Amino acid sequence: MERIVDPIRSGDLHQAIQDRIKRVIIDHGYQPGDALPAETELARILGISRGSLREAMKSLQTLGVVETRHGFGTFVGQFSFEPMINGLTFQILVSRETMPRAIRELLDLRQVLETALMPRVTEAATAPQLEQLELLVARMEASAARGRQFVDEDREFHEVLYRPLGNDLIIQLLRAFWDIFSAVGQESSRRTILLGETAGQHRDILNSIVAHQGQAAAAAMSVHFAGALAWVPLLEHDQSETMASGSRRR
Amino acid sequence: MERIVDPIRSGDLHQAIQDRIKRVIIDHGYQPGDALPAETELARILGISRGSLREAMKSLQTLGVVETRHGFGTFVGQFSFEPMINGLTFQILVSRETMPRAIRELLDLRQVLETALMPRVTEAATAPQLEQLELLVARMEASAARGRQFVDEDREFHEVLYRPLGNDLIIQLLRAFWDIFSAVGQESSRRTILLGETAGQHRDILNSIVAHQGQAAAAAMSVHFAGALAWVPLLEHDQSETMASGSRRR
DNA sequence: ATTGATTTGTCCGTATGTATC
DNA sequence: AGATACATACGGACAAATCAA
Repeated sequence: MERIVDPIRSGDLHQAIQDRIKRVIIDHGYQPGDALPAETELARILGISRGSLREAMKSLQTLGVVETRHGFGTFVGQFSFEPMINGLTFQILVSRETMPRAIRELLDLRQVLETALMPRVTEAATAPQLEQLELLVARMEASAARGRQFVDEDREFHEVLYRPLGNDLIIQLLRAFWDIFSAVGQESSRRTILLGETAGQHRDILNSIVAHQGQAAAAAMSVHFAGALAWVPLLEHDQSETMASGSRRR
Repeated sequence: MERIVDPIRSGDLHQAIQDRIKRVIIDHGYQPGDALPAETELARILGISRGSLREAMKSLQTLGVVETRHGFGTFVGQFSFEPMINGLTFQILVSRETMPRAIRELLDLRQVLETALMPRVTEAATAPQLEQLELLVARMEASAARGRQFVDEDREFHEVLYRPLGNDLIIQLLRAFWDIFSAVGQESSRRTILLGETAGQHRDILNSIVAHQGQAAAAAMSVHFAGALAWVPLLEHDQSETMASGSRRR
């Protein structure tokens, strides 16, 4: 028999319910992936209606604290930047006024971070990783020769780069930034990108890593982002319609 | 007379509702502070019940997309990292198994980013900023001499550093990381911190900036984080109880 | 493969507290 | 102070999805 918690009577019930749910998770020692009590029982335990409980659950769900599966149950969530991606993407899209500025800041941050990581990447590089990067760059060059985009290869290149660093947080964060950039830039004019030049920049980065020259790799990465940053001002006079939804579940 | 949107019949209604609300905000050009239609009318427009609408609203409210004022109305809100900080902090705290790893990766990321920013900081430094930093370091040294913590000064030091860069995203992100680190470390043993050494590291950073030596400032910042990273392993054998709620509204 | 039990998803109706005018 | 509009919360009911026997 579960203990029934004192009813909540103060003002901010919604936040209080969220805290109590979190308290239940911690006190019971639930780990990510573990199932929570059913909604009806949890509502009974907390002494609130099921509707109020569900509203609090939806908030926790958007934060990634819990995950719900229709007809199955509610579970403790895994760490993820996904809620941040959706929120940040929307923030950028809401005000077209400040959108170019936000994109510029985003690219600026990526430039600082990825450039700074290149010496480490050069040190930690592995043989299979370099083969994979070589394949991706070759595909980029082939696409560029045919005048086609290579967004997926670009994304994968930057992700494969940082895998051997042993820092999942960095990988997740950079992936989140990429998703934001992708979602915002999706509806914008992409034809202004110089395909051959972009492919060549990735080639330069890879060559420097293979040659085990961290400083040169950092310089090449910096050049790569400088090119992207130069493209941003073209956004300012763009009237394209944009998606209301952020990036979807993967 | 508002147009009634086609009812949603597919699977993930919850996410679809959020997207439609966001779509309404973007399409109507609502800006932060503007009032949204009342719940009953919005539910009618979207062709859903008030209960489902409220659940979606609570999610958007959590992300800061909308703000509700009891008895008055619902308004477009200012986006903030804060709710996500609470969510991410909770998720780090919840799994004690992987917590030290998450903290280590977080500090590692901060070390890379903040070290890489130091040359820029040195370039962009302003006179009033340096005065502020000088005051903060002096307060740190005074506290250290008396054996007291200086968490607030530490936080403010790192925040003031990056203000002249003109990149709000970097400031918001670093503040979010600091909050997570602070919330996690709050319940842990803090007595192992070497106060005088930490204060001295901040002094070294400031001196290098004043001397306009970006490389030296970067080195000093790197040393600062190396000290913090060395402290992480002590977390692994810590059995302290943790709070269910993250940091509160400021 | 069908049935049955469990759980989340959605809806309706109603009552209450709250802020604005 | 009264009236009105609004968000908040509750309870019950049915639908849809999932899993296990």
